[in-house]
Amino acid sequence: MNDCSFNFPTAGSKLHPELANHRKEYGMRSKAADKHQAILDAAVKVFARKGFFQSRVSEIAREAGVADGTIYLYFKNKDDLLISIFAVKMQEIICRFRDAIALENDAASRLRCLVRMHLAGFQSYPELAAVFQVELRQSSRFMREYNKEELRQYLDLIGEILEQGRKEGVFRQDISVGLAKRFVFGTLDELVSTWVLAGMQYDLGSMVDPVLNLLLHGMGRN
Amino acid sequence: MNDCSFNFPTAGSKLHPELANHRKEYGMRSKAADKHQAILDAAVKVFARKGFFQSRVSEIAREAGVADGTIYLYFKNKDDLLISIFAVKMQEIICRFRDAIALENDAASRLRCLVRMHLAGFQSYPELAAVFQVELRQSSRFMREYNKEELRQYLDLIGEILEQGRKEGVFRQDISVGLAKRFVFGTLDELVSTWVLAGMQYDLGSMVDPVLNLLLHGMGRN
Amino acid sequence: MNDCSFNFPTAGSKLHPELANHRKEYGMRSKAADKHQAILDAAVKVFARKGFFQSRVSEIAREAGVADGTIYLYFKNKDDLLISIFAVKMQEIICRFRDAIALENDAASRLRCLVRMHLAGFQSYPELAAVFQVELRQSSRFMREYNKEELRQYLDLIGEILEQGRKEGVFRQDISVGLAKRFVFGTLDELVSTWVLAGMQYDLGSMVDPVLNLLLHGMGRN
Amino acid sequence: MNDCSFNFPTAGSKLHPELANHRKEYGMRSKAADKHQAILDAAVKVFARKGFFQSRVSEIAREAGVADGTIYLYFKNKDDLLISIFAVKMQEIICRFRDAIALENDAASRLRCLVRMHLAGFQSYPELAAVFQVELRQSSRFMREYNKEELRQYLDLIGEILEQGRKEGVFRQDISVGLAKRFVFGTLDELVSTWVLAGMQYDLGSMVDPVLNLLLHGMGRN
DNA sequence: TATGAATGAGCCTTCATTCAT
DNA sequence: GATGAATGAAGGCTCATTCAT
Repeated sequence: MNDCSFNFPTAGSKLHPELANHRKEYGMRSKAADKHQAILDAAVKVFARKGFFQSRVSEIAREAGVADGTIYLYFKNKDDLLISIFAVKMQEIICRFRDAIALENDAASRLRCLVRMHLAGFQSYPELAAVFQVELRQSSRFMREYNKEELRQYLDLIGEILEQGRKEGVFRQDISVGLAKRFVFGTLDELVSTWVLAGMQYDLGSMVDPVLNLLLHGMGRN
Repeated sequence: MNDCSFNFPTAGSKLHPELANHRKEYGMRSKAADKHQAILDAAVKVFARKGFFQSRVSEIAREAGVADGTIYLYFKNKDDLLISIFAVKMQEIICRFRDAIALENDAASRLRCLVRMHLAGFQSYPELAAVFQVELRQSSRFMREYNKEELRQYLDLIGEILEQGRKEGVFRQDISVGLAKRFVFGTLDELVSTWVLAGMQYDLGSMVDPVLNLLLHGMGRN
Repeated sequence: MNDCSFNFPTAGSKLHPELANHRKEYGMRSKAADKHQAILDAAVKVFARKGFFQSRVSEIAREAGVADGTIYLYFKNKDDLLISIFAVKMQEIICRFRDAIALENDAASRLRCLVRMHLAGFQSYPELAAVFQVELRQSSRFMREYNKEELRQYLDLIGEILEQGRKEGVFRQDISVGLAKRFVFGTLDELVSTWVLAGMQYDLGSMVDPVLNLLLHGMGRN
Repeated sequence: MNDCSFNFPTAGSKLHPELANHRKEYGMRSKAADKHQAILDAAVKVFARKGFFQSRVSEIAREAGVADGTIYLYFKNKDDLLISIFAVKMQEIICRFRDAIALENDAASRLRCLVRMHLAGFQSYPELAAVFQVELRQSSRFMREYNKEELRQYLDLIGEILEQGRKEGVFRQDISVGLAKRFVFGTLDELVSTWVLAGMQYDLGSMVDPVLNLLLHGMGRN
């Protein structure tokens, strides 16, 4: 378990192998995929810096080193850019998390792994945190029209761990996995939101153990 | 101490007597003050509904039942409208809080009163909460140019309670009131922010006692 | 022939008795006439200072010490204000000039009197000069719709002097009064325009004799 | 010396070869330069027709055959459009004048050339005359903020001729070139202004010889 | 595929004019 | 008559999006 695996994929990082199908979906060669990635990363930076509504498409283009029009070859419009940040980054996150979790065996270790990666990931990529926790929630398009498939997948990932824990007998049998996975996610999400709103001034990583204690205590067999 | 006093002044509410000087400050008779108020309340609604950048001045005007141009008789521009929401509502809040707190005697009761009013107030006026916790923080004008005098006054109000508590011997003598008042405000502010970001789905009021416990435990003589 | 008679009626000056019919025409008592006058004088000042299009009706009202709406009790609109400056001031000018000219006997003296008053008048009321020579010529309404009855009257006044001069034998018999009066006016008008455009930096009065020489030489019997 | 060289560059005219650096300065290829030129020429027309304040940016756009927004790709704002007319047209004028003057040898011929081109140029492009002599002087932005570098260059061009004349012994040695060049320009400028204000009804060209007489007489060795 | 010049819909703001008091 | 708060039409300007090259 290396440090790298704790970070979210950022500007320079190569695409995870499992994301090959994502490329196929968009019919991209690696060069095109690079540009797709560059625009997305530029958008994260600019959105985080200025906020969605005060970000200019032309500024994102400049940041990405492409022409304004090029952005519209990869994304439908400015809204789509924001929503794609969520979709793509979440897919990458889910892949990385799945891989990392697969290296652990028991449910408790896997939960610890997920919590650690969630908090460390946002801490190491604060611009993405700002976009996820602030900008996306202000986007009426995102909140109303987008079905957040990736969020469901992430919740499922958590659910799988909880299910395993119940089977292992580590977690209480009477727990509702459907509710509990939302509880786990909600806790992590709130932690990151609070950290963002507080100006990202403290260390999120130090909260891993307390949060795990809380979660395991709440769901555990006592 | 009635429930009403726990709520923030909203659209329908009459101006507090102590706010007479506010009217004088702006040189308004009651009719102009009514319109000033109506526009401000309309702006709170629309900003909360759409967000600042997607709110149209004309929509605020329609909501307030005035012509577009009328808004500019009372506010310098759209930015000023947002900043004025903070300034005016905070002044009203501070007045109400001071009055309510004056009815209590000891510092602990007063702190309880303030905490209760802070949480209940935002809960009863969720649109104001959205503007205070989300829109204002995105306004670069607000963050950079406005000195937030009213915030200082609110912090002072908290400071006075803490000072009293130290004199009463309820709070530790070695506490820094300057820091502690920020700690108290920061805690309340974070609670409300988290509640807003979470979609205002749970009851803020239920957090009064836990928060007080936390605060009193942290500052108390043990 | 006193100096005062060389000046155009300005802010403080009382209305000429012959303007009584002007008052009647507008059905005004002296108080209303005063206000009418005050607004007109204020408009001259503001138009001269800022130019017509950059002058605000509210600024004219402030300068005149009346409410914005009051202006519309005396003038149809902003355009009418500009045109009325011309009409009213010209009427006053014509009256004063007629009176002064009546004190002279021969045509040459009368022409000298008119030239002197024309140049001295604008020099002593530079704001009116700016409005007459610059603002009015930019007003499409004035240039297209207004028939400039007062200009005709002024030309007639000049024509009468020239006619007399021809009868006296001082001016050539073969002169066309219709053309010559335009020539006289055109010369004076150009002098004042040039003076205004040059920033009113030199003395218009010093041009009385050269101009008279030119005019008399051109029209005289040699 | 053909007639064409006496005219100012107007809508249809090709850019002078020496203006290639102007294109470079703005980093424009010929197509962009064409559009820049088209907008400028349209602005001259519309400003001359309606006056600056009554001209609509959308009307200039229509006249130029471009969209409203296109204007803002080439000019900062409406004010900049007016000031650019002066800057660009003056640069072109200075180039043309320098070329034409270079074909003459002695100072007197060169001064005659300049006077002739100045008067003939404005006569052949009356819309530019209206903008130069009327609209620009009303623009507070132009009068206050713009340093009129091109005017200095034009004055310098005149100064060079006068200097040469002094060396040739045609002009008096005791003449101050610094003042005399202003005198020459002022005379020409006043002539054109008067002509514009008078409705451009007479022939400016006929004034070349009288003006030259005046200038040469005033500055000459007698 | 990539470009970036061109587009034009839309919004904030101003200010001449009106009208209830 | 006098007021000045209110009106709302109109215009300068921005910027997401398109499309000819």
